[in-house]
Parts: sequence; C-alpha cells; structure tokens
Amino acid sequence: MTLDERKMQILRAIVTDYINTAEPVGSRTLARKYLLGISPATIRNEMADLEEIGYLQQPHTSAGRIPSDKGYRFYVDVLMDHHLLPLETAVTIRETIRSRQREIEEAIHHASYVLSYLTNYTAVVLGPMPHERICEQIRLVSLDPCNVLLVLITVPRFIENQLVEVAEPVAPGELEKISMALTEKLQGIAWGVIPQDLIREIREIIRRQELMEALLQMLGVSAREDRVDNLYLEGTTRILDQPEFKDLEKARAVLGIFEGKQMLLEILEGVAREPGVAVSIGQENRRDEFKDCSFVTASYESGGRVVGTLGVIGPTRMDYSRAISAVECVADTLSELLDVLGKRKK
Amino acid sequence: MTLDERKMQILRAIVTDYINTAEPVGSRTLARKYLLGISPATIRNEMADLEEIGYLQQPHTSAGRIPSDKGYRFYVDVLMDHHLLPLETAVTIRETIRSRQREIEEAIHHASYVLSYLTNYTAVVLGPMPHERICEQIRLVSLDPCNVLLVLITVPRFIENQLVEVAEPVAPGELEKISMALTEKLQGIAWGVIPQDLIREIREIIRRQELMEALLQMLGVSAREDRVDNLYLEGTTRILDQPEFKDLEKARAVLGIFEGKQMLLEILEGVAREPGVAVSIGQENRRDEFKDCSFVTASYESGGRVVGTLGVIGPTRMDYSRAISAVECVADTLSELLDVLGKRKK
DNA sequence: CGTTAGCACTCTCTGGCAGCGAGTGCTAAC
DNA sequence: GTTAGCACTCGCTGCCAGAGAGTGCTAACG
Repeated sequence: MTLDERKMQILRAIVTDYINTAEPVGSRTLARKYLLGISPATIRNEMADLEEIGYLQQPHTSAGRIPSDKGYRFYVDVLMDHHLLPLETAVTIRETIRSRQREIEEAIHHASYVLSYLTNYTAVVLGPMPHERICEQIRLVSLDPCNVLLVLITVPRFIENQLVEVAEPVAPGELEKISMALTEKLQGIAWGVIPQDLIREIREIIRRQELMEALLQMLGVSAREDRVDNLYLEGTTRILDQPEFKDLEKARAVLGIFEGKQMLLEILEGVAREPGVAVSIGQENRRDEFKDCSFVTASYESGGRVVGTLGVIGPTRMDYSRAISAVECVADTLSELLDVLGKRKK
Repeated sequence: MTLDERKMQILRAIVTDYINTAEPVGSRTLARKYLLGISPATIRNEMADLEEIGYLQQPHTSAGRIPSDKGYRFYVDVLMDHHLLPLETAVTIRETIRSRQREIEEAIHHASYVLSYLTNYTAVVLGPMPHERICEQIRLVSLDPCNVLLVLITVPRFIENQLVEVAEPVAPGELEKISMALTEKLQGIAWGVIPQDLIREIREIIRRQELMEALLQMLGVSAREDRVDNLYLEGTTRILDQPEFKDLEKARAVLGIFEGKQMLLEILEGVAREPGVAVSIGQENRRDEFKDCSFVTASYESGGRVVGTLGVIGPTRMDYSRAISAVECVADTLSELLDVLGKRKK
C-alpha cells in the first residue's frame, strides 16, 4: 500500500513531534502545530488509517498516537530530511579527532567521545579487529641475553609487543635474522588467518619454543576477551536521560548489556560492512534487550578496506537525522585519519 | 562517651540486620531475632540513647532505626567480626588472577573483575601510575631507515612504545649507542620526576628533534587523560541492585561519576597509601555524590613499594566484613603477582 | 533503680473512589 | 471528502480511610 501525500505529511509530523516531545501526539496538537489547513477530525481519520497499516500505534485508547517501528522505518527511508551537519561542527569534529593522532587507539577512543557528545546518545566504536589487521613487520629485539621483546606492527598501524623470557641466551644477530625472515613470510598477511602450513614454516624459522609460544599467543588475540578491549563505549549513562528509560528495570537491562560489551560487539560485528550509514530500529535488532533502542551505524575504512564500525545507540524515538549525519561525519573523519597515519610510513 | 556492653550488642545487631534487610529495624524485631533476653521496651530506651549520641537515626517518627555514618564507623572500628574469606575462595581468587599474567594490565583488569564479582559491589583498581613507574630500559629500534620505534620498559613491568618518523635516515648503530646511553642515564629513575638538568643531558644524547619530542611526549603521560586510562572500573551497574539507589536521580548521579572516572581517580589517589585496608564511610567522602556510598580500599605493592590502589564502592549499608576481606585478598594477590612478574626478569 | 507491660500517638503505605483532562471514534451535517 | 459535535474511554491526581509498624511515655513490678 502506498501512502498519499497527506498521509505522509501527517506521519512525518507525528514522528517529528514525538521525537521532540516524547509524548503521544493527538489530532488537535497536530492540526495546530503542523497542519494548519486540515481539521483534527480529518487528521483522526487519516491516523486511524495509518494505524491500520501499522505505521502508528496507540499506547491506550484515549491517548495520542506514537510511531511504530515500521513507522520509524518509513520515516527514515522515505520521509526524513537529510539535514547536513553545520559546516563548523564538521570542522570541529575533524580537528578534535585529528588532534589526538598520537596513536590510533587514542583517535578511536576520542571518536567515540565526540560522537556521544555530539548526539547526546551512547556512542560505540569498534576498532580494527586484531585478527584482521595486516602484518607489516615483526621484530625481535634483545633486551638482555635472556629477554626478548617481540614486536608486531600492522596496518592499520597498531603496535603490539610482548616480553619473552628465553631459557638460553640468544645472540642479537640471530634475532635479526629471525626478524627478517618472519617479516618476509608474514608481510601482507591478515593476522588472524595465517594458514597452518605457514605456521609450520614459521616454527622452522623461530626454532625456540618460548618465542613460538609467544607469537602464537599474539595470534590468539582473536579470542573473545581481547576483542572486547577493542570496543570503545562512551556516554552509557545518557540512555538514562531518555524518558523511555525512566523505568529502572529497563535502564538496568540496557546498562547491563553495555557493561558486558560482549553483545554490543556481536551486534557491531554483524552490521553489514558497506559504505554509508545503516539504521536498525527497535525490534529489527533481534536482541530483546534492545527492542526499544535504535542503532545508527557506519563503517570506516583504511586503505580502501573496511576495518571497523561505529555508531550511536538511542531510543527508537531517536533524532535519526542528527544521528545519521553525526555518524557519517565521524566515520569519514576516522577513515581519513587512518589513511593519513598509514601514509606517513615511507 | 563509651558504650556499655549491652548498647554495643544492640548497635551491632541493628547494623547487622540493616545490612541484611535494608529495612529500618525496630525494637520488636531486635528482641526477637537477636536479643532474646531483653524486652522491646528496654531496647527502645537504649536505642533512644544511641540515637542521642549520634550512632543511630530515624527516617521518620514511627519507623525503626538505621545506623548513621558515625554508627557504621563505630561498627567497622570496634564491633565488627573480621571474618576471614573461606580458604577455597582465596585460592580461587589467586588462581583466577594469576592465570592472566600475560601482561600486567590484564592482571589488573582481571583483579577488578574478580573483586566486583566477589563482593557484588562496584570495583575499581588503579594501576601503577605512569609517572611513578621506574625506568628500566629504553630502546630505539630501527624499523626502516626513516622509522624508529621508541620502547620504554619500566618496573613494574609495563612496555610503552611509540613509532617516530625521522626526517633523515639513521644508522642502526647510532640508535644502539643512543639506547645504551639513555638507559644508563635513566635507569632507576621514576618516570614522572626526571629533573630538568637530566633532560638537558638527554637532549645532548639524542640530538634528533623528532626523537626528543617523542620521548618528551611519553614523559607527558602523567597528564590527566592518560591517567584515567589507568583506572579499571568493573560492575558499575551493580550499584543499581541496591535499594537505596532505586531512585533514578541518585543512581544517575553516581553512574555519571563512574563514567567520568576523573573523580574516582582523584579519590583513589587521595587514599592513604599505607598497608592494610581503609574504609571511608558516607559523608567521610567529601564528595557529595558519594554521601550515601562507602569505599573500602587497600594499596598493593611491587618490590616493597606501594604502586597502586584498589577497592570497592557500595552503599553505606555495605557488608563491610565481606568487602574488607575481599579487598585485602585481592590486594595481596596482586602484590604477589607483581613481585613474581618482576623477578622473572634476570 | 533498672526493667517491663500497656497504651496512646505518629507516620507511612495501600486501595478505593471521584473528578479532570486529553483524545478518540462515530454520526450527521456541510 | 471534510468537519463539527458528542458520547465514551482511559490514565492521572488528589483525597480519605484503614491497616500496620514502631515509638515514647507512664506506671507498675521485682
């Protein structure tokens, strides 16, 4: 069923008003504030139609209407104005995030902060996954005869290191050689998908049990717990500002999920990694805990490859337009920044 | 004023009962559940006395009594049984935390988790402060002619690194020499209190503008924002389980503070760094936001030196005995672990 | 003189009830 | 097709009474 122009106007007005006020909106209000040409009675008829198709719902008989998930979906896909972020805001975002480019982690962390601050919703940024980072260089450095520092440098540029105690002293020259050989073998390979036979070859090169173990442990960072460290969450308490979470039980459920991070990780990993912004509304998130929440997410890239995802989490009654433009801007900024950081290396 | 034996018994019973039930406790309940020999009327007289001295208070005229901050203080200092953690729990703690000794950060993070899980309160662990860590070795490693990896290893054993792009290629031999000289100068010096003239000497050694800048930036980690990263907070939502925080505004205030972390950092830094467990009750925390909360904290050590603080945060109506023994056990375990990790290095 | 029983009193909490306000759906007229 | 009018529904608020818990005081007791 397609909606005529007037039904769309009405639906748009209801969603807009409800986003602003969080109160069910009635025909009278609507006529007065948005639709001066039409009488409340007419609006009532239209609203009844909209409810029947499933775009609206009524909390109880004598209340106004509120949008259903389906209503929000139609709003986001069809009705909404895609208002742009004011240029000065965009510039500020860029500068704020760029000013923290000492390390990528810092920039990512900061991006989550900016996003939350910008939207007043909870923000989440998933950094480049350890097991997807591409190996650029491996170095073994002798600290003293018995201790070796194992350093891994990846693209995007993360530096992981681990201190390894070796049973028998190693000659620095030996480490040099191993470093070169390892780098040659692994360069350009994604850190999480190293094939078995390559691992066998590496074992041949390294020879030392302790070092091999340490290397494998680094490979093991694709394990769950470590991936959670890669998720930056900011502004979790902002969900409490939303009237729909004035109920303590609801608030606790969502905050509990936030704290665990695990489920958020799964959700963000599940988001389609396509360019552009994705919106997931209410029950569209399969998780019951988020049935009153919406996600606005986008992926960011490094060297033309999608490496991570970020987004905001708010009530379904979210200001989608604002959220989308903010998420878009931060994602773009982050992509740019990663490219700059990547190119710096000669 | 000193309390006679019976007043103490009554106070102890009231605190115990209130800790368990969160309900104001009346004379009748008291007589029935704890003080079989005495009649409610007598207890009422005694309670009136205890209220007058300030150990108890009444939410309203016709309610039972609840302990005041002063009452809890007396309970903690004098009345409380110091019950020990069951041995198997202690062993479990030890094993759980030790199993994560790959990196110190991980162990610390895990300690906060264990502490929260153990007590059902919010747990917080402040890691060894960057500026207090003692410099053990500095290494400059050439990755390619134009990129140098700056590595700093400290006691307790943290490894910081930074990638520096240099304008003009450096010879590996040069870096070796600089590394040696720097290590010699800085070894044994606390990272945050390097005197000005030493910095001048270092500048002489390094010579290169970019490297010097990177080094100074690493020194700069004593700045606020970085110190916050050193604070591990776990179980923040557990405060919502407490009936005293069923009021959304109160809950939001505390959760807001948790999220910022800054204030917690200041509080933990302000805790006396003496061996043993410290308890700070209600208004004793100067911060108004925590006037209904208590902190149970302890310091942990590395090589005989206090390096960090940890603790739990709960309502003033906290199970102090349990909390104290848990905090104590985790602090000891962490100290031990740091020593083990420290000694591993030969 | 400390202890206790009895009693009047206070205060909170709960449930029922009425009145209100907002908003609807329906009908009939325009 | 649009609109005015009207009866109806439902949640919210405030009020009131009764129950329940606990107190302080007084007077009697050992």
